[in-house]
Amino acid sequence: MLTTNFVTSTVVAFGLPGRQIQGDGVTASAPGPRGCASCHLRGICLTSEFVSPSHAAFGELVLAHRRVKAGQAIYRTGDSFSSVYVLKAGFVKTLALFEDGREQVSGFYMPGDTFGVDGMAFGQHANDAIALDDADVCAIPYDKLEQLSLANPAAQRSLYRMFSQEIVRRQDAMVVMGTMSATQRTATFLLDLSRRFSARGLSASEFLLRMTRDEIGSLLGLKLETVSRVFSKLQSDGLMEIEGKHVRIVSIPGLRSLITH
Amino acid sequence: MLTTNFVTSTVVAFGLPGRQIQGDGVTASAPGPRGCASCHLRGICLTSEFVSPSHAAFGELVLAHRRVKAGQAIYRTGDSFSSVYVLKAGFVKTLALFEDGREQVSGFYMPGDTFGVDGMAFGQHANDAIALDDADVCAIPYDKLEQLSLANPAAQRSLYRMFSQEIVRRQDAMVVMGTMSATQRTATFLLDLSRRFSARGLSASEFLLRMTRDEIGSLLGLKLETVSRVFSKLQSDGLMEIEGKHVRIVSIPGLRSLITH
DNA sequence: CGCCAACTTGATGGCTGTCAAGTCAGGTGG
DNA sequence: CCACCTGACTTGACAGCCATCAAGTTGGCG
Repeated sequence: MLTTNFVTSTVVAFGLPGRQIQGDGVTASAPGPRGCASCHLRGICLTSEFVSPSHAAFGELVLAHRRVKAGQAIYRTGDSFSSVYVLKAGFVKTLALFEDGREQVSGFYMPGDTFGVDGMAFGQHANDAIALDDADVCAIPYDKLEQLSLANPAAQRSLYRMFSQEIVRRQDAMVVMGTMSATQRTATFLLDLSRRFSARGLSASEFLLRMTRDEIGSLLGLKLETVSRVFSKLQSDGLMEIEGKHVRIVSIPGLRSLITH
Repeated sequence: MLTTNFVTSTVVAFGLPGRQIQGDGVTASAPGPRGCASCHLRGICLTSEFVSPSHAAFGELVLAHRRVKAGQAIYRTGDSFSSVYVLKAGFVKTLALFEDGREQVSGFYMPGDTFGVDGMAFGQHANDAIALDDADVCAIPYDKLEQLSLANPAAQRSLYRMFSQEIVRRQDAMVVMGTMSATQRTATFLLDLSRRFSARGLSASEFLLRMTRDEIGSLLGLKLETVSRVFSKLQSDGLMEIEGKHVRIVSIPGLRSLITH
């Protein structure tokens, strides 16, 4: 989280769909023409790296869009691995499961993020992926990916980057949980969200949390009450304002100094 | 750690070199002929997957063996990435570093293990790799690897497995730190070591720790005093015997039940 | 022999988990 | 339209686990 800086060179603005008003569970993104050429995520999505600049390959990668309602799974632990997913709209959490029933949030993903690469290991997923919002995901079939990367060293390197991002993401989480206090973990989490929103052309200081206190706590190795208390404390210290899911960071440097100290 | 089970199908026994009696810092492994064909790790090492069964490629992958003295670095964070390493003898720890000076052990590696793949992400390593023992490592140049995997889909899949192992390893560490007590973390650590020794044809119940209490604590998000106390407690409970670095697990099921409970 | 790193063990305090009560918003059904 | 219910959240009281500080032991090495 502190050491990573992905995709900051290709900042693209995109609309952030709100939680759907009960209904058919379909997100607000226009269906549009098939393929990636017209996608508003072009430049952020990994397919940009795979096909650019040979436009021939555009739209051939993504065979299936899937609309997923809030709470539904895109895949579950043990499901056979067939695709990598790019989030087009909505938010997703991944859950790590242990045999004894233990579970923990292992990541939150926002539009433009890739998830599901954990499954390449043994042909089956090592996580659950659950939609937090009604979400829209692009499935990139593994065999297509393999095929492309066999023919194209640059594509292969992009694939490696996806892997390494996941390695670094989890490694950072290790350090956060292993060495930081509750306040520091929470500040790190907020700054990570801030950076990622900012990289997408959205406000770095004001945003909506799409996940519950419980889910945040799970990611950080804290209980939901502790997360709530830290939020309250940060507010009374004048570093942020929080009301339900709505966050406004008053002082990013202030949060940073909490961590470094 | 609980969900992973690597290389258990290809168990190969090999000698475990002890800490060298002060000297030139060269491990006891016989120099032998160049190449992988005569290596005692054949079957465990990832090169087995890359070349088998076409023996032609044997020995072409590994260009450099490096002997590393205890405490020395094989690579450091930020070093440009050029190779993946297979540990031939000795033990290695990897360290995750944050900009603010924070550091944490992110893994321990034993003979046959691969490390260094984190560097593929951005062309530079995201860890320090430090030898705990005098160690002997095989460097596998990245361009060779890339070349091989472009020509050979099976090799490419092996490469993906290496990545995913690192993802899963860190994810498991997250869950351990996020949900387990000090006793449970320590028991998990011991069982993980036990399983890995066992997969190499060594005793699952009796082995030497190559790392300090401080290093174990760092991996688990605990202080060294806590690790020491847990060891003492497990001993007084009759689950293990420990004297310095020497460990004898009396009851593997007993340790397991501590975690599940 | 002496030094130092690694380790053990004790005493104490603080952070965070646990338990509990209460508020609030949203959704459902009468 | 309102009552009710449920899930999410906040806040308080308290306890327990683990970090911290400290002192002493051991073993390896110069």
